[in-house]
Amino acid sequence: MARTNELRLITRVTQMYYLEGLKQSQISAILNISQATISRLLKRAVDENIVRITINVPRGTFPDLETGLRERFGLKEAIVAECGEDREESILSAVGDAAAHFLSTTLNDREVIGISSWSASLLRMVDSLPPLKRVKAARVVQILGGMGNPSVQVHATHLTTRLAQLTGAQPQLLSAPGVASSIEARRALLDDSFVQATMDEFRDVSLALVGIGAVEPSRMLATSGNVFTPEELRELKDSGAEGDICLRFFAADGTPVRTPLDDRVISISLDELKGADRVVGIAGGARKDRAIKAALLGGYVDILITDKFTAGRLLGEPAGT
Amino acid sequence: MARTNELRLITRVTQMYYLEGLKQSQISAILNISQATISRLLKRAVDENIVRITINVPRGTFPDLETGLRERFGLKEAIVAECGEDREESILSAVGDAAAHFLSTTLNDREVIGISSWSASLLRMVDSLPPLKRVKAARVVQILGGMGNPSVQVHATHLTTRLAQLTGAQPQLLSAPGVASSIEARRALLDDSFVQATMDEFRDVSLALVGIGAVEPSRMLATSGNVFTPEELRELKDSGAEGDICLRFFAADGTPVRTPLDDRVISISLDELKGADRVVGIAGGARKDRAIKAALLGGYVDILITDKFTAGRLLGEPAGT
DNA sequence: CGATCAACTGAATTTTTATTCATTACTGGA
DNA sequence: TCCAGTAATGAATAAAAATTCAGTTGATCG
Repeated sequence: MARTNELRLITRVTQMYYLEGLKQSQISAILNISQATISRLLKRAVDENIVRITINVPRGTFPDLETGLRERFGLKEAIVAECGEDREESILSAVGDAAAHFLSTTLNDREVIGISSWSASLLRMVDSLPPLKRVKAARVVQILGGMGNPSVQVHATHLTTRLAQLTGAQPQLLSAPGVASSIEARRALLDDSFVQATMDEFRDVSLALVGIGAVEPSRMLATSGNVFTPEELRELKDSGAEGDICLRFFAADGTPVRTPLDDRVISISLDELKGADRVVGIAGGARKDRAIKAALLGGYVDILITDKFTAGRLLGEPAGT
Repeated sequence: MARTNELRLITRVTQMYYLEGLKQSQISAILNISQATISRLLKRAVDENIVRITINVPRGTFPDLETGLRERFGLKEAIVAECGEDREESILSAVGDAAAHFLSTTLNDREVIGISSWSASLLRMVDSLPPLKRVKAARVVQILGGMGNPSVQVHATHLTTRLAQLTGAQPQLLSAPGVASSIEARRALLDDSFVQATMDEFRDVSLALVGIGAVEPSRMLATSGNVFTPEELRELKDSGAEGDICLRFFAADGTPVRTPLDDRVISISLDELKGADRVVGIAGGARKDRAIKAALLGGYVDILITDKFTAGRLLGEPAGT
C-alpha cells in the first residue's frame, strides 16, 4: 500500500531527526530528498502523531495548578511554589524564595520597580534575593508608606533600600506613614516635596511587587503598631472589604471598596497600579485565600506567586503532593 | 530550593514551547528572558529528560528491523516492507512496491540507473512504478544481458525500456544474452559496438538496481530457458557459490567465486558495481535467505529492500506481526 | 587580597528550519 | 477532451533557533 510506504519514510525520517539527532540537511543528503520535503515530512510526523512529545513534570513543580490559575483568572503568569507544610512560616519561605528567583530571572534593565512595604512575603523575597549579577533596575519606588511608629519605619523602608541596593538601583523612599492619623494629617504629609516626588513616580512603575492583605488582624499589622482600630476593621468588614493591596481595599468580587480610610492612606491607587506593565502579587496561606481570590477577580494582579496549597484551594482542587 | 525554581522555569518554558507551540522569541517576550536563554533552557529540558520524545511506530513499518539490518551489515539504508504472508508472490508484491516508492522518492536528476534484468522483484518494481512526476534520470543502463531465447529477450529488455520510459531517460540496452554459449561466443558478442557502448556505461552508473539470486533453480530461470545445466549448477554449488548479483557469484561469506562460467557471463562485474554511488539490492523470500546474507556480507549492496519475514530471518529474530 | 577559572549572560551572528513562490502534474467534472 | 482546482515539489527566501563571542560574576587557591 502506498500509504504504508509513506508512513515508513516518515518514520525513518523521524527516527533520524529525533533519535539520531541528524540535521534536516544531513537527512536530506542521505535520503536524496530535498530539505524542504524533510521538513514537511517531519511536520506530518507531528500531525499524524508519529512523534509524541510528553513533558515529564519534575517533582516540586506544578504546571497544572499554574495553568489552572492562569486560565481561571486570566493571569499573565502564575508561579506555584513547592511547600512543605501548609503553615505561614513554610509558605512564607517558599513563596519568598520563588519570588526572588522570579525577580532575578525576569528583571530587565531600565525597569522601575514599585514595591509595597507591609508584606512579610516581600520581606522574605528580598532577604533571599541573591545580589543581582548584572546591574538591573533603574529605580525602586516605595509605593506604600511605612508604619506610623518611626522605630518600625526603618523596617518598612528596609524592603525598598535593600531591593534597590541588590538591583543597583536608585531607592525612592516614601517617607510618610502608610496611614495618616487624619485626612488633614495626610494632606499635610503630601505637601512634603520628597513625598510628592515619590508619589509622582507611581505612574512610571513598570513592575510592581505587592503583597495581598486579608481584612483581619494579621500578625504583622498587630505587632507593628495598631494601624487600624478594631472598630475600623469592623467597619471595613461591614462595607464588604475582603482584601487589600497597598491598603487599597476591594470586595470579594474584586470591586474596589471606598471607605473613609481611603483618604488617610498614603499609597499607590488601584488605578495607578493597573498602569504598571506587570503587577506581581506575592501571597499565600489559608488566612488570605479570600483576599487573594478577590484580588485576582479584580484583575489587580498580572502575575501571582503563591504556594501549592493556596493554589489548590483557589482552584477548588485538592493540592498536589 | 534554588534547584526547584530552576526546574519550574524549565518546565514552564517547555510547556510553552512544546505544548502551546509558542516561538522562542514569544516566550522570551512573555517571560522577559532573552531568546538565547530560552534556547538554552530548552536544551536543558532535553538533557534533564523533562521533554521526552517517543516515536509511535505506525503499523506496517519496521524501524527496528531496519536499524538492525543497517547496523549488523553496515548498510546505508534498509527498507523492510510489510507483507501479508511469507510466500513468493506476497513478498514479490510487497518488495516491488516498496522499491517503487523508494525509487520515486529518492531519484534525482542526472542519475544514471543501472538495472539488472533477470529479477522478478525488479519486474514488480517497474510495474508498480507510477510515471515519475518530474522528469528524472538521465540514462537507464541494462547491466545484465537478456535471456538466450530471443522471444524471451523482449521480456528481459522490458525492464530497462519501461523504466527508462517512466523516468524519461535514455534506455541503454545490452543486446546480448546474459550467458553466452561459450567463451568465444562471448568474445564475439563483445565485438558488437552497441554492446560495447553499453558496457562502457557500466562505470558511470550512479544508482544500481539489482536482484539477488540464490544458487538453485529458481522458477524464473527454469521457465525462461535453461541457462545453466544441472551440472553447471552443481559445479557452482561445489565451488561454494551461495548467491549472485547479475550472475556474478559469491560465497556464503561474501567473497567472490570465480568459475569458468564467469567468462561466459555478460554483465557488470562486482568491482564495477562497487563503483556506483548506491547499489540497491531488492530481494526477499526464504529461498534467498543465504544468498542475501552472502551479498550483504560481501558488501555488494548499500541499500537493501526486503520484506519483514526475510528481514527477521536475516537478523535471526522472529519476524514482527 | 589578587589572580585565574568556570559558569552565565545577552547581543550578534551563523546555522538550521519553515515557508513562499513558481511550476508541474494529476483529478474530476462539463 | 479540455479546463479549473488540488496537491506536490525544489529553489529561494524568510523565519526561527543555536551558537559564538565578549564581557561579568563568583569561587577557589595561592
